[in-house]
Amino acid sequence: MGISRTGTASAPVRIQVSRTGRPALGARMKAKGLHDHNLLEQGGIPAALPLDQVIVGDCVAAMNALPPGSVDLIFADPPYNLQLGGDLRRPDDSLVDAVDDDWDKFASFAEYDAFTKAWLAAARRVLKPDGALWVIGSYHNIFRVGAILQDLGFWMLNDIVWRKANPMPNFRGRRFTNAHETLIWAARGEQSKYTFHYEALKGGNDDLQMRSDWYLPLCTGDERLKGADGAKVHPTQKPEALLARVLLSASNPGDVILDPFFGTGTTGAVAKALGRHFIGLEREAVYAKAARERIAAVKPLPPEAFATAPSKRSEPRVPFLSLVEAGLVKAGETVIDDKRRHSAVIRADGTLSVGPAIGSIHKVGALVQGLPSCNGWTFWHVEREGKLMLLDMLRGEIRAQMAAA
Amino acid sequence: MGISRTGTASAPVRIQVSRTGRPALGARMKAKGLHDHNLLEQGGIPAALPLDQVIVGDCVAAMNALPPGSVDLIFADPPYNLQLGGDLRRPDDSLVDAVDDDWDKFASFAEYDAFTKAWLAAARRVLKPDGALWVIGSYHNIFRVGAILQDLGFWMLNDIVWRKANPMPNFRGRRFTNAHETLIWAARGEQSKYTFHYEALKGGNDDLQMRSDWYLPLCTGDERLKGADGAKVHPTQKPEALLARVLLSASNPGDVILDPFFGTGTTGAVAKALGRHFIGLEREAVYAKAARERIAAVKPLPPEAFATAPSKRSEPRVPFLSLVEAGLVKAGETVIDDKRRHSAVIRADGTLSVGPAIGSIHKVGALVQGLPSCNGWTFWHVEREGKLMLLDMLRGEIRAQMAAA
DNA sequence: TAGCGATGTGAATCCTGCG
DNA sequence: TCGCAGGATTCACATCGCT
Repeated sequence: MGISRTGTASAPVRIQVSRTGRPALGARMKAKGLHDHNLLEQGGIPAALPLDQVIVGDCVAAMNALPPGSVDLIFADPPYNLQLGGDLRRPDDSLVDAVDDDWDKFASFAEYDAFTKAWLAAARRVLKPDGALWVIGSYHNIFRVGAILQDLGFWMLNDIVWRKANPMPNFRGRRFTNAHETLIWAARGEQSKYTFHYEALKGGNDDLQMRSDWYLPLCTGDERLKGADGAKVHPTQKPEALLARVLLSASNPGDVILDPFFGTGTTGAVAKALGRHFIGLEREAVYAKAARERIAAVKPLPPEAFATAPSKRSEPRVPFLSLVEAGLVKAGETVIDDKRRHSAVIRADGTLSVGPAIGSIHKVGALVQGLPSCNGWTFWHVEREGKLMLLDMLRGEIRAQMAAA
Repeated sequence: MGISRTGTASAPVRIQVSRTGRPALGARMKAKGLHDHNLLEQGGIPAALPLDQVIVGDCVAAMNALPPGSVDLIFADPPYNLQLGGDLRRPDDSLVDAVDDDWDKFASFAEYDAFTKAWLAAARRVLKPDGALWVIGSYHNIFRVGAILQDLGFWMLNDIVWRKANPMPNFRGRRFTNAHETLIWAARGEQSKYTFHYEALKGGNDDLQMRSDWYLPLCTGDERLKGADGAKVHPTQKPEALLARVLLSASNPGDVILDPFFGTGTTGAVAKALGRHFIGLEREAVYAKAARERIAAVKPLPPEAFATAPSKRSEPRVPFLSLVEAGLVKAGETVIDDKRRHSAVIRADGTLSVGPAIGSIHKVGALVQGLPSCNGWTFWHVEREGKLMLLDMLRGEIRAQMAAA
């Protein structure tokens, strides 16, 4: 996504973000019966949380040290368990810098499963009831991760395919080019009211709903962290654009994003740029150090660039009676559908009547069409200056007046 | 792929195909120490095999009744265990015809796992030592299938993503469009010398290596089997083009292809057209009957027609979000029209904002002009080196990058 | 006949807040 | 916690009937 950075490292900037359009977090937590004896609530975020920090250590222990139900979203890029027998060489016999660090070796599937179960369980404990988890992996590990995640009670929402614009070719020509990785998006449980900014994604996608296959380039160029020797610092650094899509679609500004396999801190860098808090857990001090320096240089975007767009669902509810009371429609006036096939009369109490039937704009709309339900706002019109005007337009006027007041 | 069919049903045609380019099967079996006392070898194929037939019954029992190590390739489309809740309706209130058949009902993950383990184990037994398996599934089941398959000793070669050209949308706007399914390609074991026709696929793909993401339409139109009432015979019939890619890439002419969940016989129809033998196992007699009639009408294709037709590529649609992600425009930057009368701010999610209004480049373009619609690509500009540059120009750059990849 | 608009449909874990 | 009611929600094709 091309996050802009300041030239010199500076202390992380605490971002001020309005949380409008959403019920107060504290209220929601109380509604869920969460205890907060060890949490000092402040703007909905427990003060005990080590916000916007990188913690070096084992991620399971670190997560278990956090208060339960305290994190909005988890993004995890766990070790892939790549079983590369020996060195992989290109056709010209040059060595491919494959993932062969010690942390990526697992004796067996059983060991990998135990590891996966441990961190996923710890992750689930630290998630808020309405929280969600993203995991990324390849065919080496993602099937095991996905199955365990289901076993632990996570509720799968989508699997997402990251289609790589520039994948590494298959040098031996013995398989298909491995041109994608898989992400799983899962809510903490089946009942979780997860965050999803449907309209924002649709707006950025030519007004078509976003699909489960995402086409994005690999992390290369200036974005890729390199050491003094020019070698890449981390073997599997993810592109910031990928994290940006995840955070923009599934979290709100001000949310707390936890990454248990922080690496060189892509999650933290993007979270900071987009006005989210992060908690980064990383076992290797070298990666943690690189991440801290990287994030310190990130400049947050202006809030208008990431503030949550008001969705139709979040807009204040307007009773139809308000339109009558405001004089935008008159009692006794006729409403009509766009094809002028059905009509009804507005009553002084904000209901409609058709013959002997009386009911809400929705109920009467459903009745005349013979449907089980109907959105009266987008079905009925009134006549204004010879043209039909949708009730939804008039509702917009009321909302504008409410906002101005 | 549009398999041609004879107008009337006729008996299946036994296809004579050379098995060049591959060591003799018998020799390889002996090398693996396989006994063949119950196999009459004839052209490398055990005479006891029920070739080019559909067997009605439980697939585990049927596979166990076959000689071990006798099948070259298995393609399996098992039940997905969808776990659907109530009805789903489109915005126009029409009812979505859900997969609610008894064969997709499982009491728990444990029961589904036991089922999966049973058929995969039977499949592995019946596979030749150098055989391979393909499975298709969705996020509901594919992770469990993949993990079990690894546990049983299969060796994963690729996961393949079938990107659907025309998926069903997400009608309630609560998730990403579920626009793909996943296939797993796995060899019987780590040492298996599996079949892969690298060059054939490369030639049919503009001389590029075939990637792991395949873009194909759903099975619709004439290809979709329908009953006398016009209703689809099977709820999940797969497109022949998908099977053709699988068989062309991972099997040889004359090979024996087993499908344990035969359904209406897409695997058999494509196998016959491409000069492969099939064995179809199907529990439901209705599906088996439809499959037999369908396959009888299939006319085998001449080998030179086997090459995959290069898929026509229309100009790819580029979301405005991709320009933000590629760094061609920056979140927070201002866009402007050519007469500098209107401006808006680019947001990180690929939408624009003008005052309190947020929407796509098209919606916001229409809004500022007071028009019902607007093409944002040809309306908005960014400033580059003191000059205005149309968004459409930047889109061209992205398209060039996509074409070069 | 060609073209256009209305209609139909696909492996889908598809709402939410208030009383 | 349950029940109720407001009201939000679709994309790419294929087919068919009409002009």
